[in-house]
Amino acid sequence: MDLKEVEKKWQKIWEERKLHEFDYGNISSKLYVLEMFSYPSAAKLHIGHWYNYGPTDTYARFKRMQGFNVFQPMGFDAFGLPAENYAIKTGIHPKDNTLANIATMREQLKAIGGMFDWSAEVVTCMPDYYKWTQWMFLQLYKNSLAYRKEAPVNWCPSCQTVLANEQVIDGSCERCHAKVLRKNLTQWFFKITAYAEELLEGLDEIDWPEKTKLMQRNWIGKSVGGEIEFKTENGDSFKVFTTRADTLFGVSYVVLAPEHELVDKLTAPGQREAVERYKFQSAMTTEIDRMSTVREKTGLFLGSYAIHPLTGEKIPIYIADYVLVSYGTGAVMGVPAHDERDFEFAKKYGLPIKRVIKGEEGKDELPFVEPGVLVDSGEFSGMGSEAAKDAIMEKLKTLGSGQKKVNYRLRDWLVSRQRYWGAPIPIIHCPRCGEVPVPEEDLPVELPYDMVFTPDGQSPLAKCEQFVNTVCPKCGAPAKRDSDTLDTFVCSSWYFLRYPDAKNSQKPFDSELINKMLPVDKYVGGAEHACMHLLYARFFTKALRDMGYLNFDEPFKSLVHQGVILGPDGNRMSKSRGNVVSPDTYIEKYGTDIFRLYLMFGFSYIEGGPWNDDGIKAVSRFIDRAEKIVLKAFSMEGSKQIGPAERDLDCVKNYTIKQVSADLEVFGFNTSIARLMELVNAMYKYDQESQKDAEFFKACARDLVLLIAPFAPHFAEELWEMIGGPFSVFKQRYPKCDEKALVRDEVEIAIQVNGKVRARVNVPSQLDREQLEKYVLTLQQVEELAQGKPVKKVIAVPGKLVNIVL
RNA sequence: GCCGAAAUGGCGGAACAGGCAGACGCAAAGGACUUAAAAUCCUUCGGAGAUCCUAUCUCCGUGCCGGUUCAAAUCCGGCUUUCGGCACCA
Repeated sequence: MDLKEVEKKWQKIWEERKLHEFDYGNISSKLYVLEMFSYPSAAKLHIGHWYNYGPTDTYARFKRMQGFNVFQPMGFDAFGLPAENYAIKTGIHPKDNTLANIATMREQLKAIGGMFDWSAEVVTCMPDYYKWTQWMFLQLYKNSLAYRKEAPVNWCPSCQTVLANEQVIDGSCERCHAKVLRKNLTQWFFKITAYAEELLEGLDEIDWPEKTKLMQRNWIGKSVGGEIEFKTENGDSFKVFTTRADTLFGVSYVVLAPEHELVDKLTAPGQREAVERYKFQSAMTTEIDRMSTVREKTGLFLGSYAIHPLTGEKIPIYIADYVLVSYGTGAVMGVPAHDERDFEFAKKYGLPIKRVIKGEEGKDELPFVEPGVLVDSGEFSGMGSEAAKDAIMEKLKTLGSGQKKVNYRLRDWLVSRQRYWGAPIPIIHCPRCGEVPVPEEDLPVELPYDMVFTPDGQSPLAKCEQFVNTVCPKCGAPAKRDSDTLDTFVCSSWYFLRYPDAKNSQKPFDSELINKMLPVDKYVGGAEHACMHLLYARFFTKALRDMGYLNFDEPFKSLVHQGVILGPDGNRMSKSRGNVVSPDTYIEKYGTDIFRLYLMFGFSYIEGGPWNDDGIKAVSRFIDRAEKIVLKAFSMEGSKQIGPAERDLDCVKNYTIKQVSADLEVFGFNTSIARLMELVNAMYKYDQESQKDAEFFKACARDLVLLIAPFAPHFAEELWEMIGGPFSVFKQRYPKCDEKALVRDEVEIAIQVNGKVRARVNVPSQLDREQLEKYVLTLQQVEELAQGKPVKKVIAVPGKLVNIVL
């Protein structure tokens, strides 16, 4: 079969016959299968796209053949930094470049032969999409879930521009190598923390990989404790968050983040210069370095003191870069006797180490970080840690200097970008009225085309007069548009809601329809999105639900991560490493069916691994063998009584049906294909029989074509036509397993002696545990193995083994 | 550094909830067919050893060290290496 011709032929027919369009008349049997949409930073699909879309399409086709009305849309996540950087480098406009890339990728995606419903395509950089991204922003704004505050950005003092983390290499600008600073800018945030608790609890309800849920749990980072207020000598006050209020009497210093708002005020005159220097140093250190637990702790005494809220002692105030403004209150209390980090810090700066928690007898070593019994803690001495936490927080509450608090590591989501290629933020800044949302009827706020991208210290849009100058929708006075654009994660936080109603020009989506189409039944994409995209999408869903637009709580009922295909050298594929493998050469040679089949057969889907094309010929051979035996069966004549050979083949066939169906449910493509190979092998074996039953063999061959169809769609469609099947093979039902055919009279089990396999025997398959034990002990072989030693114990596992302990 | 994963023959990978390690393939070797090659088909294929030396048996073997168990690739403790993420790549 000329697979490449066959692929073209069926792609054309499928498109003409609209085989892949979703049937909106039959939503009750819908199955929403979604792959993460692609980012068109380069024109061509890479192996990663193929690995995501090919196998998932096999799953979708399998589900379709099981009778589901499958909705599998595709689109493009088209805004983002790389297109803009490319424009700065080459002068090609991001829009032109992006749209050209999309056009190429769309054709390639069609050539994969996936059953994508292109009538539902979305492209996030088009005004008919980002209009609704802006609408989303306005709804969050109206519901007090969008707000502005100051936050640090990476700032290159030489390029005069904000840098993405990716553009900072070892603390320097990737373009000019100047030292990067952190600088504060006023920026928009989404209040994802308002949903922290629900985002945490919702994880229990969804069918996601445990590791992903665990990562999200840790990312949200709930800790239960208290906020304790420390007053300073000059009457200011600040709060610290702690989970160990029981150690409060052991506090010997407090530490503020260098960026803490009170630092300047609390700095003694003699310390000012040193403090400035320290602040500058920390501004140049990355957060990852600052959080390192092995890096030597540094800090600086500010020269002023706080007052201990219970003892009234004077406590020195330090700044240290291991304290982050973005976590908790940006200040911590130092309890050297009961915290590793504080212990280290106190030893380095000669601070008192005061033990206030006693452990069991003999556990005298410091730091002692476990719970215990309080000592030297005034009225609380003698209490256990847990009780003391409560009691101390209660006491602080009556004094007005503390309260219990749940703290989350999760921070609000910074969505402002000082860049061009994104959805403009639909806010107008009026000198009189302040920040005014753009009225919904004025959306979209269109991104102007004629632009200068050269970085010079401002957002590109701020320099575009015709964009930035407008009038206040409230008072009509001259006003300025917000010149920042939205993080592209905002676009991708709701695209799955747009797909089923992608052409709606009145609303982002029709709630009634979306409530029937969602949640997504199977979402497939990379694990690298575990904490950000997947969390943001959940947040959007919950926020829209609370606004009344949706009636479900979670966007993705079930989630699968494909693994990463690495370069042949085991490293991540990258141009700079020169280890990029292009799918195109393989498709040129073998066609898309063989390529996707190999991706499924050569790797464990969830694991991925280094690229290696050793097995690609094998799947090509498998397809040839399958074709040959199917055509041979259909050219056969003759009949006979169904005998052992037929029963054997029937058993293999039904076992294959059962295993393939079960493995596909869990994306076990490699084992599914292995089972299909076994079936083909069994058919060749049957073909050796001197007497065959043609009708039986044809039925088996017909089932084989159906079984292969989701894996090699074009090939199977062609073969189906050749054996006289009606259009289309994908309108047929996937074969079902006949359990009766699987029943065998005898089953081989292993005989173990003291846990080592000594023999294999056939036993009647229907024996239960006790019967099996008795049966095996009567065997002569077993007597020989026991060599007259007394049998101490027998463990029988029906269908598997019998272990005899002597 | 922190969070999350992974490690199985020469190679890709199987092994469902602790129950026969190596399914299915690749590569390799031998053979059949052929004038020859390709293709195809058949056989062997973790390591070491023993024997009445090619379907008989023994020992070792799932990254490393230890433990639990009648039984561990699988569970527990401690390492090593590799991969994903760490909030402005998406």
